[in-house]
Amino acid sequence: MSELNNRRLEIDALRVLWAVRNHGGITRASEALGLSQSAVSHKIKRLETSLDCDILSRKPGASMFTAAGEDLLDYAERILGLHDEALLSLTKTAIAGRISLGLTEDTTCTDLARILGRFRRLHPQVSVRTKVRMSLVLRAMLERGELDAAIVQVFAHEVRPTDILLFREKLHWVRNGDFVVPQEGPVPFLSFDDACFYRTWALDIAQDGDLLLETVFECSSAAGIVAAVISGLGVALLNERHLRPDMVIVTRQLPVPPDLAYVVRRSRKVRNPALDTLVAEIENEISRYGGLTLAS
Amino acid sequence: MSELNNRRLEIDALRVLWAVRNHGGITRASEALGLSQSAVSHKIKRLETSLDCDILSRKPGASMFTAAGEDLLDYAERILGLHDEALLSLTKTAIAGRISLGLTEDTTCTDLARILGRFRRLHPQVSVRTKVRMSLVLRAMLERGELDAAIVQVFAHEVRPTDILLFREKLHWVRNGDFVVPQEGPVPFLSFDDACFYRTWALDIAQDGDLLLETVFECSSAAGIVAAVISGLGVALLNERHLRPDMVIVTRQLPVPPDLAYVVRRSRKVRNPALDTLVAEIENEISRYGGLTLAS
DNA sequence: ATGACCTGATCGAAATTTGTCATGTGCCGA
DNA sequence: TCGGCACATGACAAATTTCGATCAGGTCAT
Repeated sequence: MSELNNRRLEIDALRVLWAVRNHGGITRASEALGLSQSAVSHKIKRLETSLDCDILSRKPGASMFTAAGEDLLDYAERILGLHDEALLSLTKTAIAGRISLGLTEDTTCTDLARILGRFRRLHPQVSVRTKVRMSLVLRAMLERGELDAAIVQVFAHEVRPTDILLFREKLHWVRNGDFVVPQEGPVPFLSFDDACFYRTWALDIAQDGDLLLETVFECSSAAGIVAAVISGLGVALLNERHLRPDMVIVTRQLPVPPDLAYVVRRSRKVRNPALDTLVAEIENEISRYGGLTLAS
Repeated sequence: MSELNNRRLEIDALRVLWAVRNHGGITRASEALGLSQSAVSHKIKRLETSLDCDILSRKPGASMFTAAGEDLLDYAERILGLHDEALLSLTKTAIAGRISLGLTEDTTCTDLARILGRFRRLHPQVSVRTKVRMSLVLRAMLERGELDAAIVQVFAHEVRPTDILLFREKLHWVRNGDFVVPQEGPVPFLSFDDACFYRTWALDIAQDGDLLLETVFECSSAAGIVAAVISGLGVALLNERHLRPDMVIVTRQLPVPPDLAYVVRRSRKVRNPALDTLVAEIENEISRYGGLTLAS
């Protein structure tokens, strides 16, 4: 009965495909989706059989997807977007209100952007005001009640029970391949800002240990730090996504940095039904995909 | 395991939903889809259960769909459109060429329009030139090789083996509720045009029988005929889709008109790979939905 | 080279989903 | 009130999907 003619795509299969790309591999995707590895492998296999064409290239070194696969992914993304929006629209209860939301630079180009865009479309009566600041600043604004909620970075061990975990990421000391960390004397440190909590951690640790860090560069955007590292100005604390092939991770001489977590943290303010909905949509997305992905 | 939370739509279910609307009922949809009535009923039921909301209203008199159902249909249409396009794009082989296509007025606002639009998108290298004419004119153009193919109306008994049947439709004599068909003397006839084959049939039949038709109104567009009928100018031959509640179907005194068929008819010209592809896509659509639907 | 190790493919068995047949129910027109 | 029609429902069979276990192929550090 599985005629070649009877070709159809299933939402599930497309979602799997999408997860495979975004998590980079079948095994990882299966974990995120809460399925066994073989189930995911089978699903893709079936998809390939029913379409009578290869989707994953299985060639080491090459891109994981074939041209047809990339093509299909493109459609998958659009179809899934519509699908999820359709689901949400069914449960929508005309909400109105105002949300003041904080974001970090890093989260502006993740799935969050997609979710926010969809939220606006589904709930035009809600005005969403967004501010992009550094995590420490956002936390302070939350405390002062200037924001209803914010997506901030915190150290993994600082996640509160009320936080909603979006994803984790590793933090690394990095340097240029040519740059040599001085055995003695101060280590040149490239820092985001006064308000960067990486830096706070680094300086604290340095004091405890027998390490001297000298902040030789400050820039509040990641692009600047990346450039400074590549130029060999010193060492910096960067999260995984900013690593470049020409950067080297420093493991000796410097203390191991803690893991990072991206969380949605709400202010302690009174009820905000619009925010409740937005947060619910985010949680929904997380449970569906087993966390959000960094790459948009 | 079938949690309420695990909400997802399946392409199949959406397609069923769509068929239910376009064929006007579960039983009809099941025939078109080649499934049993209970299968369709079950599918919709499952969809409702998994979404935890009603989709069909089941109230006699009211619209078949609930508000949520209408909402969902809207998304279904978009999702299915993307889905089908994705499938086609996987098999596409960059084709180029030129197609000269004829359409009747009636087919411009059916699924054909959607298919043509998609075809243009998928094959930008193919130039599609479309002419809208009356069926008889199109047939003549086909004969003369001025068109590569045309979607024309023919009487059901005139369908050729090489034609691709899109859908059938009934033809009726209609009049205004107030208008009385004269027992004797000529019957005032509202005709499309000289080139209208309804009219040719009517006049032929009239000659054979003992009936006199007098063409009192001519207009090449359906809207004009409809208006003339409503104004009580006479009787006309109209296909089902143009019937209006205030029109009366005349069954006595006039001969029963034959059924109509809409077909794709190709010219006898040489190979045209672009046209082959377009025709294949149309056939594909037909087999998937069990014929095309009239309403866009 | 070798062995630990990771990723994905494959197989049989179990669980779940989906479709069919047979039958029940409610509504409408004669 | 009786068929007839359109849909709902239940039981069951068929198909699909998933899982656990195992296997094959590759990478990497020694």
